[in-house]
Amino acid sequence: MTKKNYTLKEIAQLAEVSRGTVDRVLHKRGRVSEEAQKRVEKILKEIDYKPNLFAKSLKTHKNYTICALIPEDSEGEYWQQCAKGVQKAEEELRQFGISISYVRYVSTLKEFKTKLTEAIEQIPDAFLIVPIFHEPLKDLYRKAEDLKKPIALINSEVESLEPVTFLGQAYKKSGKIAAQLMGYLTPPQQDKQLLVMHLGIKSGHASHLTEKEDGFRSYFAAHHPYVTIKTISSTSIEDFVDTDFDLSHIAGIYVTTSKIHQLEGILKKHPHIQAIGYDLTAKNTTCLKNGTVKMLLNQNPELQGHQGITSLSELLLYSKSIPKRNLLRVDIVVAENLDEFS
Amino acid sequence: MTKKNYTLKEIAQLAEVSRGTVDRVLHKRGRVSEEAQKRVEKILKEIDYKPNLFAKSLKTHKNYTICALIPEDSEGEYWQQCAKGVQKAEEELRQFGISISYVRYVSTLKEFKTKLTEAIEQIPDAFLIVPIFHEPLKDLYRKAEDLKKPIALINSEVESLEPVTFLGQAYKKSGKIAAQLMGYLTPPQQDKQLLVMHLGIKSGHASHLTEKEDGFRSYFAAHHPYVTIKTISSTSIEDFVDTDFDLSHIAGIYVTTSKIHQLEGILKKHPHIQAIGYDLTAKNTTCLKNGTVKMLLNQNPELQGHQGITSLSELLLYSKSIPKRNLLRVDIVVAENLDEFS
DNA sequence: TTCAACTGTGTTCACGAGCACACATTACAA
DNA sequence: TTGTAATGTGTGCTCGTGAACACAGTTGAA
Repeated sequence: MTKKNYTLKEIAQLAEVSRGTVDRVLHKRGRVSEEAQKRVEKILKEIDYKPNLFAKSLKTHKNYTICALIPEDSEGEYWQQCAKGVQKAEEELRQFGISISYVRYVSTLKEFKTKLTEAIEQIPDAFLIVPIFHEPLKDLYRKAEDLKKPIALINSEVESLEPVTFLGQAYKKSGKIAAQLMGYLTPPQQDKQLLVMHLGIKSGHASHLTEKEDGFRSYFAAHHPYVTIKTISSTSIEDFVDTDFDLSHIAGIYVTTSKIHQLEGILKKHPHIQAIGYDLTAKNTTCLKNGTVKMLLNQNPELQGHQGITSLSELLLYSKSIPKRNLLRVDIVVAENLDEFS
Repeated sequence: MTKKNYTLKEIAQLAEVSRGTVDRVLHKRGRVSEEAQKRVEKILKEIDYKPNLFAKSLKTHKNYTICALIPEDSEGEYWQQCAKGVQKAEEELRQFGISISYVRYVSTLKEFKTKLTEAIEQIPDAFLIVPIFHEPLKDLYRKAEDLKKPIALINSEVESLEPVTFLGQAYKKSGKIAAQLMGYLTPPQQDKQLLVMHLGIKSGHASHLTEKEDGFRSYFAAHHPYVTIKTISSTSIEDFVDTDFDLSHIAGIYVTTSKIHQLEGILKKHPHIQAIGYDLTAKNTTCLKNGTVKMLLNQNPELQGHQGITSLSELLLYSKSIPKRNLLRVDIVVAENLDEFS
């Protein structure tokens, strides 16, 4: 039951060699006679040797730097929350020699490229990246792979590039969850009409949004096929307001981005519309509190940042293998449990 | 920005004393002149000294044992989930010299007493206890306080006894959350009737259940005062079924315990009734999947167990202060996001 | 006055792993 | 045969901490 933790010294005694020899066998540094090699390996097989991490870290006390490339954002907003999680992880891991180099960028392609280059030039021991743009990353990949620096990606996967770990959500399922909740919120009726809105998307990299839509639609197709679902994409809510879209028959709106707060005015005019959106930003939580938005799905950016750093740290410190994809839970948030998420 | 991690030697140099003196100040072992004391304390205030945990653990190499006293339960059930969280924490903390001694008990007063005595006789370094019965605990308290062993309580607080930390929920809020969800699930109508049920309670220690009820009622009183709410307490569902209680006007049932699965038959007969209950037990999740129960509130027993152990460990390892009450989040679970909680 | 006890201070050792280095042994070319 | 690599092997030092120890200086009681 209680496994003993053997030390190098004990193994050396058992194999009747010196500490140095055992060490050489373990680290495959050669200079060991066949006979000694065999004896040590035999002992090593019998016992499950695990080096004492305390002693190891104490000795090799390396200071690892992880470069975190995260979009600039204002206090309380999505990426700021993510950065907060990174900071929290940094505090916890500081004593283990982990430090973070923060590189924030405003969301333009040019800036992203500049900052990415900047990040690479720092030659950190690992990267944590929120890839709003995908093209420039391929360059990093080539360089990082040459240097064997691990990369963690947050929020969106980049096609054809394999990060060490990906932190994000199961987006299709996220859509299904939203759909079930929407089903509960809206009264059952034959001609129910719903709206899926991709609000405020900038670039073409929005596959995770369409995945959410797929999930949303597939739920209703399976459970309530009579429901009509329309989709609207628009960078700005103004484009939408200008059209004479008739909202009187719409029972609910599902916004796949964090911009549901832009609908506040519309929802006030049409209180019968049930609205579900994403993310606990300041503006969104206001809507949740005043009842214009019924539910928000929290994608846990803080946890994403936190886990990204801890995963990379475990890799650096203990060479611990980490999961390829770390799909985090989506929290269902209503007004009454909002304060549990602060 | 990047704070340095100072060592005893460096502090000694700054304060112009020897390492030993700094050590004596830090550990309050006396034998330090006032002057030296002041100098060292001044430096310590300026920098935020955190001892190198690796070196510390390497040297002291203490093996702490935490005794976990948790009710016996079958696989996948509530207390089993709690034990799972404890186990997970144990794995993470094994390298730091933390080990757990599991003491499981079947829920009878006699057994609880026996096992509690057994636990105390082991003289562990800390206790993690699920107190189904409150009386016998007072004995432990006296003994544990004599030995200065910290105690963490899970799930229910014991009146007049102060544990080092309490892990649980804000029960009144929990009731409010359930109420808001019930409000969303049941169609708005003037004569809406709801039911609060305390199913399967055994002893008189059910204050957390009435707290939930209070929260539930206060929400409706504030937001929908026209709603009628009735309360039913019964140890077994049979008592309830036998009465000719008319369910046709009941719009929703809120079960404050984890026994909502007992209503499955009734809910099948009255599909119009919206049901909300607690905890992701095997039987409950079945009901969630087949739609008889619409929502479950997950009280996160796994996280309770996990955080209980990590809190105690931090106390033992770093003498870190831990919050008196650690109120964990309640997760809202529907069928579609159920598998995110396994 | 003398010696024990006490005080304040610095030094040393041990923990386990990693690595450099010193030493011993063998091999092989000059 | 001698010199010089190459190959094994063991020892010693280091990391930062905690605790024991050594030691000088001071106090106080006999």
